Amino acid sequence: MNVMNASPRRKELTRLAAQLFVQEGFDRTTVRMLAQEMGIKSGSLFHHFKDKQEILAAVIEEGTQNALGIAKAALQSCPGSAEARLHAMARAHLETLFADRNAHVVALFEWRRLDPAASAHLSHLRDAYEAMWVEVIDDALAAGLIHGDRFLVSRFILGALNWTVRWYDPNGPRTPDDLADELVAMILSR
Amino acid sequence: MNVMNASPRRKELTRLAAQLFVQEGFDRTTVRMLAQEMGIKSGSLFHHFKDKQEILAAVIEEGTQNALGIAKAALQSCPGSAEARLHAMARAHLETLFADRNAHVVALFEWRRLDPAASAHLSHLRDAYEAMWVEVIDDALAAGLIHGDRFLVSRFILGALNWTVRWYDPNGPRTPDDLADELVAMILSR
DNA sequence: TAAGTAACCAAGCAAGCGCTAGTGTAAATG
DNA sequence: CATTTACACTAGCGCTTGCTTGGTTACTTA
Repeated sequence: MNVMNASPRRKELTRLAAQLFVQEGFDRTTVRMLAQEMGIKSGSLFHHFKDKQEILAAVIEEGTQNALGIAKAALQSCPGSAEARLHAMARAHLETLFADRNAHVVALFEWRRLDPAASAHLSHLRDAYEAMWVEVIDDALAAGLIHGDRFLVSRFILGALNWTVRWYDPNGPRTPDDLADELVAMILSR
Repeated sequence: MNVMNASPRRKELTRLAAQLFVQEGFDRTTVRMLAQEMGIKSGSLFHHFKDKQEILAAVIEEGTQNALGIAKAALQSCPGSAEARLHAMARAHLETLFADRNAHVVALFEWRRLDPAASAHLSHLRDAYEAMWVEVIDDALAAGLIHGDRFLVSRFILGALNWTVRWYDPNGPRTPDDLADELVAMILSR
């Protein structure tokens, strides 16, 4: 049954599943649709995944791991300035959001479909990611770059960033970096 | 069958449906669950609504109409200052978001489940609401209260506001007005 | 070349789905 | 008093759902 296995085949199937979950939503995506998209029959799906839930968990896990990796890299290769770090985090967030858009849209909007066990496991990953944000925002507050309540400020920023998946057009004139710069400019106290 | 009818009974059923749609999601909410919550049998449901789709449309329409009404009232009873109007819109948005939370969560996260006909009809309502926002933000830009691209600024603000339904706790220490004030303070150029 | 394994398929089961048909009943209406 | 209307019921049809079963094929390894 290949449980907890990270074979290349399974990775590819996870990618295809993410795409369908975004198009149709998790609940409306049937195992038959998934199988057809993968070029196999519905029964064969359960050789790679224990059940439909596990496919969802695999999609979300991959997206969140990527986000963590990119954010860490962005902060490490970054000069100490609080403003530069804020910029870097915003850019990294949008970079992973659109490089890996399908997985992130699923993570943002289908999280509640996870069963409690998977949700508990993945919450740790997500919390680790958000902790990086809070740290950067604390530094920006301490440096006087922005003002306000640290909790509210971080929620507002993440909200504005996450909501971009609802309207941003990658084929339009603006790059994700443009968005990040404009958002940071909007919240900096001048 | 009572189509296009705004009886008090139907209003109450719509309210109950909104609650279930938030709890379970539209797709996972079965007509049998809806009926049980309403204290009737599943067959009786179709006396009030043509089909399940129509229940979703009724929920979203009610929420959007409320939002429009509250926003209009807020702007009318408002001094001419661009800053005051920006404040008023942010407060009105959060007021309706949490006064009528279930309907708005459904509108925000289950919109795509609408069939094309209902979606087209409701899009007009939503566009009218967003047009009010754009107007207020244009005034704020013209007055030099905020800076940046009018399109991006309005998207970021609405994103930050809408995302509050994901984390705001109405039983916590902060009121919706607190959130509105803090957000406006964050984006004002000082 | 024999054994093992990963990947797949055909067939279908049990449960649940949205929705319909036909009926009963109490209150409002002519 | 006769009729209509609003609201509810029972029963179930036709279909789809996630998932299982039992077996086959192709490739790798000893």
